Amino acid sequence: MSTIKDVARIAEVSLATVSRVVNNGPKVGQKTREKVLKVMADIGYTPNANARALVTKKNMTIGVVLPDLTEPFFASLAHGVEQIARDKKMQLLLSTSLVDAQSERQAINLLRERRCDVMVVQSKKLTDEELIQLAAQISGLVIINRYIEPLANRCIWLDNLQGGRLAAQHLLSLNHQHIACISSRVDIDDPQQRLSGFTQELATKGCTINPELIVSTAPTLQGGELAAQQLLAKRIPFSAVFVYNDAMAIGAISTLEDNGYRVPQDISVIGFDDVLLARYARPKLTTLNYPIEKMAKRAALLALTLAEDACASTNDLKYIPTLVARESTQSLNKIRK
Amino acid sequence: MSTIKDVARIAEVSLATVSRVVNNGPKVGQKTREKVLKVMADIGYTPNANARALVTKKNMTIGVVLPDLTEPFFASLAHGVEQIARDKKMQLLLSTSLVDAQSERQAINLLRERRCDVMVVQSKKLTDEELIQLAAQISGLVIINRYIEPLANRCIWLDNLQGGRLAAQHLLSLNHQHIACISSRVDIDDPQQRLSGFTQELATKGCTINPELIVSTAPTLQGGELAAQQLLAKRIPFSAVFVYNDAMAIGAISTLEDNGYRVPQDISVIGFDDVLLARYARPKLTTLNYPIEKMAKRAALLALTLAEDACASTNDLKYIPTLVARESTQSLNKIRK
DNA sequence: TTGAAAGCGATACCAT
DNA sequence: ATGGTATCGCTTTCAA
Repeated sequence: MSTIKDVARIAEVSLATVSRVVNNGPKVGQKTREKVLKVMADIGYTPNANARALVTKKNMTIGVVLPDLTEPFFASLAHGVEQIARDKKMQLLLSTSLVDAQSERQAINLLRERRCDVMVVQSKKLTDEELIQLAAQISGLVIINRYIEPLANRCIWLDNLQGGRLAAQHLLSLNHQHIACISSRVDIDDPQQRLSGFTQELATKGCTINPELIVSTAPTLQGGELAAQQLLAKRIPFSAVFVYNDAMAIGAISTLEDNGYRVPQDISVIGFDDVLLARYARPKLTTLNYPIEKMAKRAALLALTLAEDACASTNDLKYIPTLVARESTQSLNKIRK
Repeated sequence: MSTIKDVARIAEVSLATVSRVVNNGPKVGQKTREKVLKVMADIGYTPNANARALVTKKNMTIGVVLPDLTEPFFASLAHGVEQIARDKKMQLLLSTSLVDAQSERQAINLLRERRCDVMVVQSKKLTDEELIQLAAQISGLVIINRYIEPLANRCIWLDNLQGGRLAAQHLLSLNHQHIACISSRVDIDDPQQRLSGFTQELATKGCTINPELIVSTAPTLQGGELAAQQLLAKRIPFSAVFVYNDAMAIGAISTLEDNGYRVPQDISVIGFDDVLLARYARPKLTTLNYPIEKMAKRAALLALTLAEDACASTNDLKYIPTLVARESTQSLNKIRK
């Protein structure tokens, strides 16, 4: 692969001049520029980004760490960041992490080694302390989907508690009393917060939830199927289910219908996230909109700003989910109960 | 950010020694090693991957170019490559391209600048010639989802023609005669090939397809909705639809049902790809399995091999889709016609 | 076992 | 407008 030296030699100019041409620098004669350009094209010269990064200390990539691309939710997150990257003519460096501290740590570290100065990371397992320390070293680090008080100006997060409340309000307004919950068994804050908000709100209306009717499984389509089976197996009647996310909700509906229950006539189901799929599921899923793509863009932009000026301050980094009522929930049919 | 020099100075050893420690090189005294390790930890030293890549000419990243992460199909592709990358302790450099030549060219070029020596690219718009030329320069370049004769040993692709045939066989076996097609309006080979295979197979049974009943829209959920509307608007009866991909199929089903048609009782629908969603759609989608994740892994592995030994040869790079019969298709109800 | 020094491919400052 | 050269952070002979 040819280098800048080759170009210089063949074009009979100095390294500096070639460099100027490559970077569209000023002060280059028209003729010289053309000559150099021609040589570059002739020998198929491509500047070496690594060498460039080494000296400029800018590597023009924005790093993302997330658990799994196949989850549409995370794909949207990546997509949001990607749009900003493309906009700034930067590239995406992806580091996936399982949901455990060691692998999250490693993912971030790989980005550090690459001297990626702008990064958007979703970390669920590292401690607040570790993240705070990391953030102190990497000025362009933004945390997404988590709130850490001392890092308030660098966290883009969703109010899960409020999401739970909204779900409860919706179900309550539909007269549901006997409600089940399908939660995620992944040990992170989100499921718990959604559940707290949910039960809190129920409580204000004097409604409580049977602990037997709360099951936790993997936050996937399959997990949702399994959870619904577990719920059904208990043979405790319920008229509505609040599900951790849309994928699980769709899995649950699948099982429910396979077992002869109609959604929403027999059982109402409400999800969380509002992934594209929610609109196309049958029945169309009632859910809480989690504007992850918008948040990801915001996060990327913030990281970019922070990387330039570590002290830049912003606000309104908290996003509020909104209820999207579609077909999977309906007012309780009195006849049935 | 501290460098290897800092470590050397503080640990009172030479650069070379630190380098040896960092790389777990041999011939380093036990004591020295420990001393260096301690200093590294103390000052939080992280080797600079760019500098390293510059001298070793290996940058330990595998590049991927694809159109859009939010499409589950491509997310799976990325995921497949990612698994191999993780396995080899390499990182993913993502370059998304719109579906046009210029942007595909640019995406690949960005990877080249990074001296990414292993890459898996889906390119639909660059000409065979351009790709051949590119491949000649980048030994670790593998093309996925496209077959180019002179690059036969570096193309991982699916037999779309055969997919079309299988779909036709299935519908034929269910006695369907009046069949509509929803194709993709994106100007690439795939839709055309699937359609060719489909009509060819129909022809062998003396069945032909009304050109009026072939519509093309965007290959998305929304596109599917739109296509179904267009089809319905023609008021030409049909009992089955062969759809370009699962996303469109699900969109189409959505519209069909919104208009009072039951799937599969009134109209059978068959998709293509077998994305995870297909299993959870209602009705569960009959489709053709496109083992994209497996193919992506294979592509990554092949690229890795090629990067090391440009002459390595392989075979069986062609994948064949398989029919997955689920609920969205059923035998034609004679009563209705 | 350890160190000195020559690059890797670019940029940028200082001359000219 | 152009060229010379130090430098970025690291690896890798070659000596010692």
